[in-house]
Amino acid sequence: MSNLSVELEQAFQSAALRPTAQRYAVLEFLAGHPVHATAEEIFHAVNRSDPRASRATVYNNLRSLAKAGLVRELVSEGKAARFDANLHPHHHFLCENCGAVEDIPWFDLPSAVGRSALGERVVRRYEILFRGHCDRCRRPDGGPGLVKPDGNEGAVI
Amino acid sequence: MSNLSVELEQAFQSAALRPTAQRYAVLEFLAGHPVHATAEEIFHAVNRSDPRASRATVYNNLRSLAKAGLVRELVSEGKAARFDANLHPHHHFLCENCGAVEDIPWFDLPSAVGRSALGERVVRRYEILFRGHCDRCRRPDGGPGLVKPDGNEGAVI
DNA sequence: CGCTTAAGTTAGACACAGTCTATATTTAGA
DNA sequence: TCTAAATATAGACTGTGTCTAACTTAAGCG
Repeated sequence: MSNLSVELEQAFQSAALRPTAQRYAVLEFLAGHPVHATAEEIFHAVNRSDPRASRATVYNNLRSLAKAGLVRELVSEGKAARFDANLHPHHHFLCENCGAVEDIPWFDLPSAVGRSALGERVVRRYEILFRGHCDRCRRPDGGPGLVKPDGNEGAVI
Repeated sequence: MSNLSVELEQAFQSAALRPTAQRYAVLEFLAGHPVHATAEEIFHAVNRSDPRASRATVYNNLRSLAKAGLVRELVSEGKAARFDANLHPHHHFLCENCGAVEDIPWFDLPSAVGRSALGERVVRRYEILFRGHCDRCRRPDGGPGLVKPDGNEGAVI
């Protein structure tokens, strides 16, 4: 049995989720594809090989896996929800020009920051979404011009 | 002419957007309702009073207003997109128990933080999404117990 | 083992959010 | 006033996600 299988089964165990073939296939796909897959892509990927899963099952499993913290639903504005295996926490960057969603390595918010703004709330997790222009869109023609869409280039951080 | 009208017209002016009746109605509604309205709610609100607007127009205007920075599309995971008038920037808090979305007063990320993680990207804006339990859900029965869903209470920030 | 029961799976109908198209109207500016 | 470009419109259409009711499987127990 491969390392991955062991790892996944342990993850199920500790999350108290039954390791069904369909659920396993969903998690395995996400663990092996470090991209931000849509539910639809996952649905097709799973149904290409064996344990088949209906659309409802894929959604059910994504939800139960997300609840258990094994998978994360991406925060974004696109129409189709995207998911990734929640192995390493990270922030996200959304390119306003080409729409790409990129991972930003995790860094902590200094704990003093935001304390008072949050009041009595209990914060379990957080994530920062940056927007701007990715590496490829930074200078549209390789030229020295400014970024296209609305003209005002300038880092805010 | 009211203060608000003047303010809105100036906003259009500076954004180089034509102040059409429909566009005005959309922005006026958002400015007057500091909640996170869905496109559908805005559509209905606008069509209750005069300048009527078709569904497509509401969506078009929300997009053009968002592009101009007068309106902001909320980052979240629900199915229907939500918008607010972008008067004061703020972060968001999502209650994992009751689903409420709350505004968190704006605070800047210290500029040193994240610099290296972002590489060459040009960051225009950013927003932090916190998740956890809101004030009301913090102690389910008013009792001293822990938060329900998965048991492990504890602030991370 | 062989039951029992609760959790999970299924196909496909359904509901809803958002987009598109082709045409008509309005605005800004000359 | 006239023209070109921007914007508005109705409603059909697409894609994403949910629901239902019947069926299957996993886990615990005697």
